[in-house]
Amino acid sequence: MGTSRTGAAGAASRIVVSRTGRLASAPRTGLKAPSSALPNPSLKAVPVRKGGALPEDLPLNQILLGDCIASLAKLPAESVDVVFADPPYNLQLEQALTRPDHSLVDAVDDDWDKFASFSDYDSFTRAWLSGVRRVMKKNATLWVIGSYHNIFRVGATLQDLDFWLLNDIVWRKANPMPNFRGRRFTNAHETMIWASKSADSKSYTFHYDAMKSANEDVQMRSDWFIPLCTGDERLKGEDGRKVHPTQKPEALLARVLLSSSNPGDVVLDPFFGTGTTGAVAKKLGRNFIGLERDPAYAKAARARIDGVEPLSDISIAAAPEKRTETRVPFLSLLEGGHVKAGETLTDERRRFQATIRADGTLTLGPVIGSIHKIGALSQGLPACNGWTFWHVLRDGKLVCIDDFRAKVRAEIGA
Amino acid sequence: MGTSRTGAAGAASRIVVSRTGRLASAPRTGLKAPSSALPNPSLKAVPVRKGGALPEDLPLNQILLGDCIASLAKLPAESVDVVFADPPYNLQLEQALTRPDHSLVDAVDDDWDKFASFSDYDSFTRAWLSGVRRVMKKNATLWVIGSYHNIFRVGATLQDLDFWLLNDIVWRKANPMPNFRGRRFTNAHETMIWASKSADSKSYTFHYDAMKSANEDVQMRSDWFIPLCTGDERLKGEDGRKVHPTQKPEALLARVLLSSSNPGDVVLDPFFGTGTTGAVAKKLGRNFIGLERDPAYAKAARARIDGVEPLSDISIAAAPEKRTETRVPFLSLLEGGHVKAGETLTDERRRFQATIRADGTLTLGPVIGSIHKIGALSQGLPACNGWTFWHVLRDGKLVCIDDFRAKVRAEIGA
DNA sequence: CATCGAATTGAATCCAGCC
DNA sequence: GGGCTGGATTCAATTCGAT
Repeated sequence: MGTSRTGAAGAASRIVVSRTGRLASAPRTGLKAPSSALPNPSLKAVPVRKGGALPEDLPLNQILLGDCIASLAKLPAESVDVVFADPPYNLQLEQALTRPDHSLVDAVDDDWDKFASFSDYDSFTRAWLSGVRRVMKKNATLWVIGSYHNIFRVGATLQDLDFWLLNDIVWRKANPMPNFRGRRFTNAHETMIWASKSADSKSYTFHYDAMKSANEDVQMRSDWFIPLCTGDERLKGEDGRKVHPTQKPEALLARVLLSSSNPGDVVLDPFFGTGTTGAVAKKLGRNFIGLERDPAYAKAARARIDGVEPLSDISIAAAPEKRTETRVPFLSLLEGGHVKAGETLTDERRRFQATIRADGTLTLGPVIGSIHKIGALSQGLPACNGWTFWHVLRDGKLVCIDDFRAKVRAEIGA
Repeated sequence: MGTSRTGAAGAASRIVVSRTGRLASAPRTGLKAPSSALPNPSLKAVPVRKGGALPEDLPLNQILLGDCIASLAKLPAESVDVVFADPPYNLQLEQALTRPDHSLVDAVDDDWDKFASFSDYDSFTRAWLSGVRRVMKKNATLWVIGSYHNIFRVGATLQDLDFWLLNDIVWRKANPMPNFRGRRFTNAHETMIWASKSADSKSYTFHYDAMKSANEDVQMRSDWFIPLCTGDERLKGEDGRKVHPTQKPEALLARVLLSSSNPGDVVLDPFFGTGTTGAVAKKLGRNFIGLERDPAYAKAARARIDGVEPLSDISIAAAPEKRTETRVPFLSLLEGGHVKAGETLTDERRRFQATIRADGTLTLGPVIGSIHKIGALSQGLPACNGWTFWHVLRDGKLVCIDDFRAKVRAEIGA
């Protein structure tokens, strides 16, 4: 490590984080580069890429410290196969938020997420996307993740820059943060846009069959159900606090890379953070290039990636989707036509009645509530399973609404 | 039907589709309007709206034929409660693109023309969204549905026009069209953006409690699983072919209107198509205004809506929201004899005590304050809901003072 | 050591009414 | 309109602590 080479001039990115996690100065002459075009020797399982040698000056499996736009400008054109980008979301936090128990939510309020205006954010987006597009090979694809705060601006900018949108993928969170004030729907997903470099990029990588086999032999859909990054996977500092506020789950990156890259490919992440992309790339035998501005993040990423052992059998990497019994809202029974608003529900012994409302609640006299609450109230009990308690009359016979739930579950394949 | 009235001048929308489905010419002087400010008499179950009369010149429960931007310009400002919009998606080059003036864009692979296409689509989007925003009441909200072809441009334009995004909702399709060529993920969802008129619109309608009750007593999430519109619900022409290519399922509209509107509200749909919004609005006791430029769609919509039977009042009556229940002073509990001055209050786990004073305040040692303030002080928290925190001993058991508040509310009929 | 319950936490544009 | 205050508001998963 440490060979300097003459390269693009520029002020940024003069520092790389070596694989030991130390910060090292590099000469002003250009990017730090590995001593050969081969992958970093610490990444034992990275196969040599088919289809041509890698450019000599590609800083493979390294983290380039500095502004990502400046770093991008110094990478060779048309040199990477896939890009995964998790840019700042431009959250607009009005004020502190507390949970119902009055504890404070540790929100993202870092400086890197602050922009003065939409216009500023758009300029920033256009700049880094342009830089990314230049280093993408002709058939490379790009993933960008975001929330409703920023993803619309990112998507529009992608289209303006002649990227070609292939899919928008919804990451449905298994365990999202609730809406504490009850003023909106629970914000339970984020959106990823998958785009090719241009409409002409017809030979982009997509492992259709692998995705299909990993999904019980049906086509992988555009909505993915994956838990948040928590537990041991979440990087924590010596103080026990999370190192990065928005670390993404490895399962998400694994599905991204397995579907749209090949072993030996070069994966670029311009907002590397604590290196989830690099860790998963190494695990799956891909090369990575990480760009990161914050030395603390970069150092944590380096240490993390050095601890990753490449998988010997990549096929096991596609973690099966979390399977829990799907929650069926009673409202779905109305939507599916199994029961009707205004209809009367009764119990097996026909002692109690309640009326179905159009919004999926029940009424019992003046009281409105869920099937469970009204079931409990009817019987004077503290709790009740409304699914098994309530019945409707069909052809003169009582049918339990749980039968309809089973039908709905069957319909949705859950 | 057929009363003309002097209104805003303008060239478009001189035709309305009467509820019999006939196309009728209307004078150049303005919009067709019903003969009174009350809802269309064919909509028997539409309750009269609380909170003020409707503007006299609002064409309730009608379909205005013509260009939606022109029609919007003639509706009175700040007159509608909710908007649902399903704008044209046709952005991809393979499909025709309509300019704001409805001339056809001859889309080709030419870069310049492609830019022009996005730009045209943006102008169109900006035009109709501006028109919609003008007719929205201060606390009205807007829903727009789209796919990755157009939703990013719509979302960015919404933000540019100072709409305030509340949620993006993912409609997960139960039975999406498979991806035949196996080159992408199955496009199994569409996206809806829910936005208020501005960041100041804090009192928008959201039936949080109803949604939660309808969803197993947990918050409704931003991902909704709803089947496509098929079967009998799908409008078919005499040739057996579908009348409209993208007819939305009524279940989707039902959840939209149930969550974000009240009975008697005015629901505007500027791209009415075959009238799903109108059909669901009528069924749920809401008023609608539909704008549609294709006479065939409008005619099919009119016939469809006329066949809709509104649901009974009991199944759609507005549910009381807990947060808007009448405020009861703690002093009323003393006055009603539910608690006594000098009595000791304690929390559920009997860790804290406070004494009730005759004026409805509590004392904790030397400190005097409200049930909330003293509750917060006891626990060392910044805030506390005294109603649910404090209990009194009755027959050896702890009773929450919130139970007494419920009794008081029942007594005063609130 | 196992088990049960309490505490913690996560990309969040998160209050309303009265004076 | 600004300021004050009453009081409404959380789901799933993991970790920690007590028994």
